[in-house]
Amino acid sequence: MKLLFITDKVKLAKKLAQTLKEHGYLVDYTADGQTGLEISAGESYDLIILEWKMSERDGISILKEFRSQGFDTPVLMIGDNDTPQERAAGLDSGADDFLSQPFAMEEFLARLRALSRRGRKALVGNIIVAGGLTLDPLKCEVIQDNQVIRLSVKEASLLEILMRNLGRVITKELIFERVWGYESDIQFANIDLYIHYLRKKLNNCRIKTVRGVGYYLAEEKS
Amino acid sequence: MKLLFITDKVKLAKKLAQTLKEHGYLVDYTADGQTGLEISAGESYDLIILEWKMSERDGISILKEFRSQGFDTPVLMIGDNDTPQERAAGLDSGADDFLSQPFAMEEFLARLRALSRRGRKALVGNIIVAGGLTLDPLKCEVIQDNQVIRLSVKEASLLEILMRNLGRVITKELIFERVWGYESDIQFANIDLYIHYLRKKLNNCRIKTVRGVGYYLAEEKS
DNA sequence: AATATCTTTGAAATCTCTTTGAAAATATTA
DNA sequence: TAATATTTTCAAAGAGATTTCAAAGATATT
Repeated sequence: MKLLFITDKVKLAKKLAQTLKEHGYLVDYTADGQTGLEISAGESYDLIILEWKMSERDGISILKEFRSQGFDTPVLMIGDNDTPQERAAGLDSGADDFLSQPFAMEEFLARLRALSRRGRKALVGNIIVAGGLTLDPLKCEVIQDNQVIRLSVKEASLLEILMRNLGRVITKELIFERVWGYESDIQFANIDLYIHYLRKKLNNCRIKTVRGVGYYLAEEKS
Repeated sequence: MKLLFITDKVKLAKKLAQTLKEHGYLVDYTADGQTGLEISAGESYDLIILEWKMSERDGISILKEFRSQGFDTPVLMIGDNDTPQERAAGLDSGADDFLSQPFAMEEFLARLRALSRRGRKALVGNIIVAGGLTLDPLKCEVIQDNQVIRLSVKEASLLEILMRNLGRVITKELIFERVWGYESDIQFANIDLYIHYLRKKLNNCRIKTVRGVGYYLAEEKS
């Protein structure tokens, strides 16, 4: 269970992150809302914990932007000295739950569990649009020029990584880890092979090679 | 937005039901947990509001039974003088949110909105219309091209999931959980078998398979 | 030119889905 | 209650797609 924690209250952050890790969560942490937004857009988290009041940029505006971009990761908002009206505003800006400080760790963890239960269902139908392609990673289908192209699971998961990191180079190590899993004892060369498959299936494909490093999906030129 | 309200606190019930109706909800109400369970199994609600402590049978045991039967309607649990530990227990028994009395109406409504955002379902009464089919899950009957086709319980419940998620892939894990139940020790391959049965019974059936992932019912192409 | 890396091709191995048949469990009817 | 259907389940063979390896050709880098 991968989790992103966005708050500028360092003390709170440390304490919670520690507890979360003890309970088996993989926790990424950032104090800056803007960065948090970018991180969450790039990688994919099962859950996001978001501070309601932050100095730089507050949680609500971050959340609104996040939701407007079509992301539906469950968000637990954390408040402090908040009024019912503020809680309502937080929820209406797209949070799935709102917990006020101080709270018992037990309740906090239970609320996370409740959110992730639902997140499992919401996992369907999250579509990625990038580089002139529209990918449904679950359906294993890309749409290019209104043409539906069917992919295999491996092909889809490889393309997903490239699309989620449009314009950025992904090392082969990372691709391997994400598509096959780091424990797999499969030939490394299969990565190149699958890149080949994708290029073959997609018309004038913009997957570029960076020799000795990895691959990336080039942005559309205007 | 159809809503079931289960509580034995008559005064609270009247007040909340009134407000909910004013905000455009269709509210059904029962004071008896057992009845509530039966109602919610028969009809299909967008949301359920459940009292945590009730004289006859408490919310937690009702909720557990409800969830164990595979129902995933979002549930908001309402408590009174509850501890964080009790709230955690409520959430862990399958509630999606927990709100303690006294609460501001504003927050209550916002939490309902947050919950209903998640589980958007398009169904009219009991009957589901999708992908050129009309299913009555209770009768175990589908209508296709004005032809009535009889199904078995398992067939109907499988088709129901596919229809409720028209165009979206459902993983085999999810199908298994919903049709046979989490704890069943039946061969996984039976899913494929039942897909086969459905395809056989339905003419030019649009159930698509996504190798290694699951199945989906494709939308009608215009 | 030599080397390393990537691309392409072909074919083997593996996995997953489909289909069929029949046994067990359950419900229905006589 | 016995006999008969229906439904559910398992098992196993067949088909088909995917994944994998291996090896040869192409291309960049030193």
